[in-house]
Amino acid sequence: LKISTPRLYAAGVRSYSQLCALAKALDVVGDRWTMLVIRELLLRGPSRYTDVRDGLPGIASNLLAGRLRELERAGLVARDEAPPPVATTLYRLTPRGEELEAVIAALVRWGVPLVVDADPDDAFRSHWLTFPVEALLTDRAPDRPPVTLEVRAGDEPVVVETAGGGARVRRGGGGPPDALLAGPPKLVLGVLTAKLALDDARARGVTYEGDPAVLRRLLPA
Amino acid sequence: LKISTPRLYAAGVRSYSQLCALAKALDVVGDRWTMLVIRELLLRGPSRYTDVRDGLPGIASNLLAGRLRELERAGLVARDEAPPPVATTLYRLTPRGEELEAVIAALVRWGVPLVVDADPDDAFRSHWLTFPVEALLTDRAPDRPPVTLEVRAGDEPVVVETAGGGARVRRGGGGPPDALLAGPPKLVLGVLTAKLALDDARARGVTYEGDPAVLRRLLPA
DNA sequence: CAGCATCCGCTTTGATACTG
DNA sequence: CAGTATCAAAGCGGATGCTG
Repeated sequence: LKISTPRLYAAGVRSYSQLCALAKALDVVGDRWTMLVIRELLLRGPSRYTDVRDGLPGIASNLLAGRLRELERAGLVARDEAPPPVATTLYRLTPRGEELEAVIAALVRWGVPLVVDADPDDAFRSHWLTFPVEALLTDRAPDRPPVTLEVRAGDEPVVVETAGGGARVRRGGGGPPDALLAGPPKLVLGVLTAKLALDDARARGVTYEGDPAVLRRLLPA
Repeated sequence: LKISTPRLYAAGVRSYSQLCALAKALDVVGDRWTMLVIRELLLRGPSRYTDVRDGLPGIASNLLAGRLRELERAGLVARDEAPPPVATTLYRLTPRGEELEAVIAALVRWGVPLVVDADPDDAFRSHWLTFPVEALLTDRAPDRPPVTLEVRAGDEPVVVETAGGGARVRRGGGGPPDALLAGPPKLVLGVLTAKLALDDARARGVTYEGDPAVLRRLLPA
């Protein structure tokens, strides 16, 4: 006779039950969709439920609600109730949740080669460009005046701008940019991650207009 | 009428179908147990099936076999058939698989605070000490002769030694060490990650013998 | 014994419908 | 808008059985 101890947890919490920092981390953020929920909150800042959901095409609504609840219990997410005029709930990362940015950065760097042969009709949101751009692009002429590159791919235009020796991504296209990159998301991503030469991308439907030096300045040699 | 496209994959491959480097990375290494399989192969080097399984207490054998197959298909793991004298299969990481070390290091750093309040009878293998020790410990006197600290916790003794300004972990305890740290895994881990003061650990069952300067040299201020 | 494959009960996920 | 409810399908955990 062997007494089995399936280790009962408070509610739906499945653990590796290993005394290892990696296993403990994965106990908290290793479930399906969890890391992508963190991604959205990192990229968007405090967000309403519906906006988070829009950034996670494919997630089931009940699952998102569940994940947000678990992340709140784990201390990675907090919910702020806005006062009556707005009357909505905002989800945001706690400092402990924001510390996952280093983990996501490492995963993004590792994952960049995989986007090249992705299915072309995968879902895409243009703010997803932020991580690869800020991780991979550097300003090769940081002493010259800053430049802006408008990127049109996916749901809304974004602007890549040189800043502090690197690159930043922000929403919308207010003023006229120094250059414009537009086309199918997968190809635009290929260009910005230097996995696809601009000429090849052009031949497959990407357009680049404006100062040619802008892209050269941002991409690695 | 809406044509649903549940995106058919070759076999059991579930994808987020998002054009995002993070999502693509998680498509490959985001499944349950996958990252821990990588951990074992990183820590042990080329290993037999049974040894990998021993480093993954709690995994179902069929699941391990499945994960190894998927990782092989994804190009992260290779299997070497040893010639007749040994007549066994060795699993090892490919270079692409080894690149996940940066991801694991980031997850370990994030997860270290979680081991402090872990269940004391979680499973433990002493080689799991490697990641936290090498990520967190530094040699505060790199110009002095190297020192060794034997750690006895879990299944087999390991030796922490100063090397190149940091610390390394290796198996077994050949020569006599400069100091010896022994006790319940959770408390020993607490001491080595500087989350638990040595005096507190001693009061709870940890023993430390030998040169007191060894531990002080390794732990951050 | 190493290296899996099969079977089965349970849990998690996915898709969609519904409600305050 | 912000979720909950429902239910089928897939995945997981545990045990056991098979093969060289």
